[in-house]
Amino acid sequence: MKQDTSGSRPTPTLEMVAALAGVSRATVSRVVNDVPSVDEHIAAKVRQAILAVNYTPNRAARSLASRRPNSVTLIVPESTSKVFADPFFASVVQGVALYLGETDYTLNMVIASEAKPEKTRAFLLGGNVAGALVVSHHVGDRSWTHLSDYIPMVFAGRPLGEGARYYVDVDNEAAAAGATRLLLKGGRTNIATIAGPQDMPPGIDRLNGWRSAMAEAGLEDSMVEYGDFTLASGAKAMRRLLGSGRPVDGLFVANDQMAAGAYTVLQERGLRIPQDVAVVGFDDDSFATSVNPPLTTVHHPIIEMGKKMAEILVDLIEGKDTERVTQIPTSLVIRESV
Amino acid sequence: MKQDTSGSRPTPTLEMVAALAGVSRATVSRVVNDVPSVDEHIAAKVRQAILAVNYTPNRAARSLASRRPNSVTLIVPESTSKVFADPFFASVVQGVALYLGETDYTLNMVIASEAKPEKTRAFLLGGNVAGALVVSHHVGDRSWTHLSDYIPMVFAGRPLGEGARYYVDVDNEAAAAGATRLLLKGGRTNIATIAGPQDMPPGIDRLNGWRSAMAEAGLEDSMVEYGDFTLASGAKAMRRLLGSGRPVDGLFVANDQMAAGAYTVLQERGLRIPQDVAVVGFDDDSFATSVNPPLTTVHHPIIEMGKKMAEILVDLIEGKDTERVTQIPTSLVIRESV
DNA sequence: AGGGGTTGAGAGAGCGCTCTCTTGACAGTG
DNA sequence: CACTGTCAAGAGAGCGCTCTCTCAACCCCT
Repeated sequence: MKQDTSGSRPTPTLEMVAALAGVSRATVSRVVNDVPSVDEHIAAKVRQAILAVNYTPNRAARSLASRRPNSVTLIVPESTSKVFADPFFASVVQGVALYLGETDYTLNMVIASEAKPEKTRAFLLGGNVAGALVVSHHVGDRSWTHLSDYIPMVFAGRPLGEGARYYVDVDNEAAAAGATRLLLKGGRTNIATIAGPQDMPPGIDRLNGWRSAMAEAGLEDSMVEYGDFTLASGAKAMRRLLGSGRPVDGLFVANDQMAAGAYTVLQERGLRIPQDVAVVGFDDDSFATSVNPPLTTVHHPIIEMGKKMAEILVDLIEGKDTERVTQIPTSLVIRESV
Repeated sequence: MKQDTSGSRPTPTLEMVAALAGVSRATVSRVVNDVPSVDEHIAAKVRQAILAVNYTPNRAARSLASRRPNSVTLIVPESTSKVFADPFFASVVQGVALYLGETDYTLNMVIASEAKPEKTRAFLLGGNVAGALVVSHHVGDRSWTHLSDYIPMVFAGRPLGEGARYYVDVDNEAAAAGATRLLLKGGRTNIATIAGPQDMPPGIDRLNGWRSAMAEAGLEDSMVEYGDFTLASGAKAMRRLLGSGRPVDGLFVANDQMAAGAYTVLQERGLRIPQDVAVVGFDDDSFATSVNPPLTTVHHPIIEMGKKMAEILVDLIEGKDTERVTQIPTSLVIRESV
């Protein structure tokens, strides 16, 4: 009978719903949580009351009472955040958010400060979070792997070394081999590669994929130059490749951004793509289509990765056992550079 | 004296700290929350106990007891999330996360499904969240503005129409005028512009800025073509501009991506940048440096925007009054295209 | 010395839920 | 018809905190 004319309407609680429906709090709780053992007639009355007062469960109370956190944290190491303006990150987040949106977990994000890592650790270990996802570029980064011992964690990309218990990744090696085979199938025989940094798993694996496809075809795998995944480094690597004097008619580049760099050099030397040199990239990011001719590349299903990461994490939290390693399938996107 | 040999160590609570320090729970709470009226001697003892048991406050309990949510939500409308692989988004998030990391608020993210908007509404209005941030591309989007009546909200970018109470943005108009003046100062007199969509505030404002600088210089403002902020649309607009037959020696483009498109057309016509036509872009994104010659552009401080949004939101939550509109200063980055 | 004021710490009542335990209703059994 | 078994709903004790109130101790002033 309280009217509360004092401005801010009181937030509806379980109690109010219970009162309105003429049942106990426990019953309302059962209805809200879909416990089957509730008489359908009563449940209907409760649901109606919920609608009537516009009830939304209080997450804090729920989490407190159930002794179960209802949020999941996405950790971005600070060093990664510096190269943050990266579509990769945005897409992973998107995938994660999409998946979690269907669950009862809430997604929160922290940038893990390198200056005070204990802060993040305390947050994660303080029982406030059901599990964590790590998106790191600097994959050598072991700082987080050992937390797997305490809370469920899933990593984006194969971490260097052991450490991580669960991660999802694309099969970089197989995809790179596939890309190289496409070049081979086009009749190219002088196939070079611009590889990524060899201290990062994608850099390593993509190079290995190229090598294995070359070996398969009985070709030499010596035309390798390295970049650091930036456009400028791709251009430089291309210059070195061309500078060696050896003929090149095919090129596999470990990411699209470096491929765009290679394009500029190729074109400034008057080499036509794909007539003179065919090129295949990796990632299928915005560079692939903004370049001319549009780049044939390996589609990296980043959103799917994010979804899968979230899915695995939730499984882990809920005690289902899952595969430690999940490989997302890639596909070749054929455009005009090959 | 409980030993709890049962595996999972019991999470330390306020109570345990209090017992160890020989004080009441209330006192520990005061120490944790930096309430000044605690004897320094006692406070020290408490802090020591906190360290000893490795105590971290339980956020759910805290939020429940204080009747104050401790998280802030970043809303990304689903339509926006589709163009999510956008450095803009990542940078805003970065800024927001950096700022919030220094506060007691936790950042959570939702992708607002267009199919069931009530879900997001319920989440926001259910008292689970202290405030919200909206990052939307489709700025006409009124779906969220009216929630400002119920919880603190801050928007990224000037929304179309009234609606939003608080937003932070760059002064697009002034910045565009400044960019145009740079062209003018360089002695260019036939200055064209490639404008953005006229149903988006940045598109409108940047065009207006160009117009006002032109007017200021007593020049005609008729060489305008429109794009939709994509590279391809920039190229098309450039083609139309050139196709008109009117001489062009300066060009202001409403974003860097379209400028990159314009570059390709300019260069394919054999026009030299900047000798034949000087160009200035807007945003200072990765296109600005990946293009040749490097693009002179307006630096859009996106991370700062994110930080500022978070700052304003926190102020709002805590009842401090703030300016409704915050303009972040921009600067011109002089490179080689002018 | 006694009254008022200040200051620092404890007591204890919740915050809105969940979940175990208990109760009550009813059906099935010998 | 008493007895057990089953199932649905209620009672009530917390979850880990915050915060108002109360109280004790001490200071200053007249």
